[in-house]
Amino acid sequence: MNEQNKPRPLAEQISELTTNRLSVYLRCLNELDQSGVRTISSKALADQFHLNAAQIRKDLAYFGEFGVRGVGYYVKELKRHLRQILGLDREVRVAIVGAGNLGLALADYPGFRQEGFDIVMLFDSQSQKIGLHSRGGVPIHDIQDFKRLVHREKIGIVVVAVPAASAQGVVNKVVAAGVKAILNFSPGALRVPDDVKLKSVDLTVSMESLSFHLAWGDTTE
Amino acid sequence: MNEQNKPRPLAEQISELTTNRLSVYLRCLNELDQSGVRTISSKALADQFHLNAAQIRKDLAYFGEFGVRGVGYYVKELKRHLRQILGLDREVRVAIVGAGNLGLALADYPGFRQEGFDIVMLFDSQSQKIGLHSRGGVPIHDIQDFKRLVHREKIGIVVVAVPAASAQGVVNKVVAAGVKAILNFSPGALRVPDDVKLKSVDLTVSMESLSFHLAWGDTTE
DNA sequence: TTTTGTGAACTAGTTCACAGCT
DNA sequence: AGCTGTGAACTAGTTCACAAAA
Repeated sequence: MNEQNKPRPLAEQISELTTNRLSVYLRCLNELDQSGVRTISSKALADQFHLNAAQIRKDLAYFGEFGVRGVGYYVKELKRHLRQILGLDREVRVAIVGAGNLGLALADYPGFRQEGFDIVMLFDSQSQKIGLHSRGGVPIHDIQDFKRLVHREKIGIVVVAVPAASAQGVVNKVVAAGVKAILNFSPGALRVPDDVKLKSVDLTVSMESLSFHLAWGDTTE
Repeated sequence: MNEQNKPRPLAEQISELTTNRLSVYLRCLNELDQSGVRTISSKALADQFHLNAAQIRKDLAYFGEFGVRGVGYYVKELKRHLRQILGLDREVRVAIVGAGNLGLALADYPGFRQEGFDIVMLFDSQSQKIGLHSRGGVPIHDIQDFKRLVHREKIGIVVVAVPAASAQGVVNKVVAAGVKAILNFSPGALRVPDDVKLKSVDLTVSMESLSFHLAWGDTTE
């Protein structure tokens, strides 16, 4: 109905589970669009990609009324809306801190570029790495120049791929530079201010969770 | 159907949120142990690592009564219990499919070895890679030999790090080889039988979720 | 005392089911 | 007719609060 007189922090009202699903829906729509499908109902989308139709409708309803009753959703139109909702309608510039194996692999990861993320630069503290590039050509800069370059290059998201011991220090530096979104691959809990979004991928936790299932039985995700 | 109270699939009754937290608790206990702390109360553990005390006690209560009233938990003892619960009291042998940038980085990721995971081998379909090793010395084998080698080497967990297009095919091969736990890094939904545990790390979803927060994040303080 | 272990209360998230629009 | 959008019902997960134990 209205989206006028809301008290602002939209991102705070939407759960992470919902934003993750929006990303999944967008991927599904990209597939459908490439297959030439023009419209899709929430039921058909749910069946095809093993989702729940009501869930899809509820998730979308947070942002507007994108469907047409009796018809469903126009694929291209919903795609456009989702890209706008997810902030993918403008270039998202990304820097990676940590030019180790993982950082370098992420720098050249094709999946990032695909949906419009631009991996602009890597940072490291080891002087022998500075000035080099990833295989894909992403330059490695000195972490000392972090704040200056992040501003100059208008970096929106920073990926942290450094050893656990240096992670909190790096995150502090990233926060101090004014970055509001961090994807962290280091193990362990990290503290950030409330206005910074930190998302962590903890490989050890993932592996140990699998180990548990291996030890005690079975389930599916 | 019978509903006996003996060794039913325990893993099925424990939520993923709980198993993930158990892994976090173990990491906290390792830190405390290294600092020479002998006992810790759920409250102190919660305060120090920003967790909830009741949550910790509830999570542990699924598996037994490990605490001492009025005292708390003996760090070494709880550590041992958690390692046993998570199946880390025996060697966990891991193979990685996909010797690209990401697969190779994961093969040498120090965090895996740390908690007792043994990255035994890599697999790839590109013939020019077969016979080579990761920097850390993990050998690359032909995916054609997957089933045979997985059995011979008693692989428990398989990590899938291949392009999206080949992911489902690879997962089918992994399932056919009898592997019951898969950590997947490819984007998109994958289907596995109920008795196989699939855990996916979707980097695109993570990045798009951050993009959303960047686009709509709070401005109030 | 202190702190556990746990039912009860609460909160978040999902699914149902249907009114109402096309 | 078909399908969306949404309150209501349900399910899962978290936190509270306290009796019981050391």
